Parts: sequence; C-alpha cells; structure tokens
Amino acid sequence: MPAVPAAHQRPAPDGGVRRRRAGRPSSAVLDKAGITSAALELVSRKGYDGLTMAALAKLLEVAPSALYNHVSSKQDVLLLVEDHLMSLVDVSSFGAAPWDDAVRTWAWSYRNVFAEHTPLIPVIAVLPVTDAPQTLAMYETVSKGFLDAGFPQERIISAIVALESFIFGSAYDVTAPEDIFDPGTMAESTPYFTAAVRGAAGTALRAADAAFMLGLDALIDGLGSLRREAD
Amino acid sequence: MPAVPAAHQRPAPDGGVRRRRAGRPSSAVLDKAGITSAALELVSRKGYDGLTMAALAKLLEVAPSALYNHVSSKQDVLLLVEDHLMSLVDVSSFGAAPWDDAVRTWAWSYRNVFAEHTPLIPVIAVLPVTDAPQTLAMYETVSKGFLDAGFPQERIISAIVALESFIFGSAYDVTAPEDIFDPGTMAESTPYFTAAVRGAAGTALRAADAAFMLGLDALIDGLGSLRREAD
DNA sequence: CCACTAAATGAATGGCATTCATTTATTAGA
DNA sequence: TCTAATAAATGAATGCCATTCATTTAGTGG
Repeated sequence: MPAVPAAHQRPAPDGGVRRRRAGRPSSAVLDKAGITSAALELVSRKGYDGLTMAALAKLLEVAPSALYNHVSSKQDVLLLVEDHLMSLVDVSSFGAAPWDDAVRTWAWSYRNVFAEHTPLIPVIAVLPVTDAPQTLAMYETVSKGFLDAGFPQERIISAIVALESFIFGSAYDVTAPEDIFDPGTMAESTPYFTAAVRGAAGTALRAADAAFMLGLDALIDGLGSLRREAD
Repeated sequence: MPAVPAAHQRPAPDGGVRRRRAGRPSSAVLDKAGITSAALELVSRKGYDGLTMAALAKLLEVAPSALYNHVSSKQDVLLLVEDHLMSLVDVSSFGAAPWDDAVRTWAWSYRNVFAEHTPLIPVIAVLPVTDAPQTLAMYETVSKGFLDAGFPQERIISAIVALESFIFGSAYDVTAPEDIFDPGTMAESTPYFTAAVRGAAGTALRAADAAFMLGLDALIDGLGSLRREAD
C-alpha cells in the first residue's frame, strides 16, 4: 500500500468540475488503498446500493474505466473492503483473557462489524483466504487462541467455522425489521407461534441480541467441552 | 392458487416462435404459481444469475412487462420462490421423535434446501412472515415442538432464531470451495492457522458438514438445557 | 534514444429491472 | 343489454449498471 494520499482526501483544486486531460498523469491518482477507503466512505454514506463503479469513480475524481487499471472487477472492490473490515474485528482478548471470554468478545465484535455490511457476507463465504491478508491474520490469532486453550488440532477449523456460520447468520438478524415475526392476520391459524412471539415481546434486549447471546452461550459451552485442558 | 397450468408446462403449439397478439387473452396465461415454478426451473437450470425477468418471461412465453401484472418486482418473485422452498423443509419429526432428534432432522433439511439457494438468504432474513404462508406454517410446527418439549414460552423465538442463524451461515459454507482455507504462500507467516488447516484435512466428512455437525450438536446441547421437563 | 508498460480519458456495449401507452377481453352495475 | 371499469397482455421506451476498447500521455529499462 503506497503512501500516496487518495484523491478524494485532498480538496479538489477547482470544485471537482474540471477534467483531467487524457493520458497518464505525472503522479498516479489511484491505488488500492484509496479505492478501498473511497468505497467505505461511499457505503457509509449511501449504503451498498450506492456503491457503484460510477459513484466510486466520481468520488475519486476519475473516469470509471480508470478503476479497472487497479481492480479487475467490482467483486474485487468488495474483496478489498471485506479484508479491511476484518482488521476491525477485535481479537485482542485471545491470550489476554480466558478462552470463553475471548471468544465472546471476538464473536460480538465480528457480528457487529458485519451487521453493517451484510452484502459482503456472500463474498466472504467464498473468498479464498490467500487473497485476504487481514482475514488470514484474524484466523491465525483465533487458531492460536483455540490451540492454547487446549483444543485438539483437528477440530479447531470446524469449531471456528461453526462459530463464524452462526455469526454471519446473526449479522443478518440485526438488519431485520423489529416486527418481522408479527403473524398479522394469520395469528389465529398459528396459535403456538403467535404465543411464542407474544411471549418474547417483553424482553429488554432487541430480539436479535437476545438470540445471539443465547446461541453464542450454547455454542461456547458445547464447543468448550472439546478442550483437553483448561487455560 | 388457480388450477390453470403454467404456460411453460404445456408444449408450445408452434415451437415457441409465434407471438400472441396484443390485448388481454381469453384465458389468463400467467398466475403466481406458474411464475413460481418457472422461476424454480430457471434457477435449477441456470442458477440465480440466470433468473432474470426477461428469461422468466421467455420461459413463460410472455413479454417481460406482463409479469408486472402479477408481481410488483423481482424481489416479489424471489419471495414466492423462498416461500415455496420453505414447504420442502422437513418438520415431520416434531411430535414424532424426541426434541433433539427432531431439531437435528429439521436443521439438516433446512440447511440442505438453502445451500442450493443461498441468494435467497438475504431475502428471508428481512421477510415479514405475514407475506409467506409456508414459512409461517414451518414456524408454527417448530414452535409447537419446542413448547411441547418443555421450552419456556419466552425463549422459544430466541432459540429458533439462533438455530436459523447458524443454519443460514452454514448454508453458505456448503457453497465454498473445498480449499478456501489454503493459506498458500502465506503459510509460513501463519503457523497456527496452517497447522489447524492441515490437521483437519484427514476427515472423512466434507469440511462444511463436519462444522455443521459440530455446531449443531453444541447448540442442541446448550439450548436443550433450557427445557423444564423431558419429552 | 527507443520500445514498452502504466495509467488516465471517453466513447461504446449489452444486459438489466422497470414504466408507460396501447390493445383487447372479461366483468359488474345501471 | 349497453356501458364503464378492470384485468391482462404487447411493445417501445428509460435509465442504470459493469465492463471493454481505442486512444492519449507519461514514466522506465535496455
């Protein structure tokens, strides 16, 4: 990642109206780091619907086709964003707190980061870690945490994948409307479900948070029993 | 759902080339059931990238704009497909087998159905159940199963949501390439992760299946402890 | 000095969901 | 029974989107 500041970070000399003339500029306007941070800015301002190659180019004060000198597709941009977000996931508790506390901290942080970025989840799920250094770094720290906590080598990946699956699914829940389970006019024909929905209503936590806490505790308990020794 | 057979199910009288003349036909060509089954056929043949309004219209031997007399958007089509798929999820074990066996059967079936339809997961996660009768029916059966197994009313929704989150996340795993965790050239800098990946390699199950089994057992154990009485 | 490569512009391209005016047929109401 | 409203089709736009390509200009290595 070169130290060149991204174009959108310095003030446009003329209000962003004048065009660059064709041909290679003396100093490069674009680089991957700049594209990544512009994409993140766009997403936080307009959401993932607003993240188009055209909008990205405009923010970077560049023609859309110029982006393709640095990334090979929009999927590539999403990949850059995804890997950046992984560096925001808190793994600091591994090695500093007991295994179950560390997992809890990591999982909540991971869920909260991706709850704001659910359109990336399909990307992550299929992304080879080779192409994503930050992602790989996270897995390294977490793997070490599991090994040090006494997990048998051959179960570590499965355990992490199981937790991640739960985390990704739970990230979607956060974005769901609060009344998603309201049976509406069908209430009479679904008495058990309706009663369950009514029964859950009085809780202090948001529904998504209650479910995440419940499931995470169950997973930590169940997976923790695989350990050979305490930490 | 009218009993009118979908157009693509009867042989085209002329090889599918001749066009209908403009104006309302004597008997309706389209209905929601026909659109749903054509969408499913398209998905199974060409995947979700092949599911476009134009392709759907072509399969139904209709102009694309005709679809909008029956659905209000493509999202609406996805919703129809999603609700249909929910009727394929096996809930038959609830009431017929012990709670934990029933949950296991349901969860595997649910995961397997949506592993083939991951693009629908973002749709489901935000879909109000009111608009999806099959989905509602599934929740009703599962809720009753949990209540009868001794679950406290106010925890049932959270428990189901936790399981579903895990199921949706796990459905993505199934679609991931087998070597997604290969650290490649970064292997030296990530010794713990690399060792964990190597250690998991010898398993008989596919990686996604091993993780699903492990996580599901942990969840069933942990959630099962909430029950007041055995079944 | 020259060939090559890198990085920009700007003009296509083709696909996409969706809308609208129009046509025709059925249906409900006076 | 006529008539107005509604339902269901066509076909022609519309605007957005990612992506490609020819072209231009500027550095870089031999």
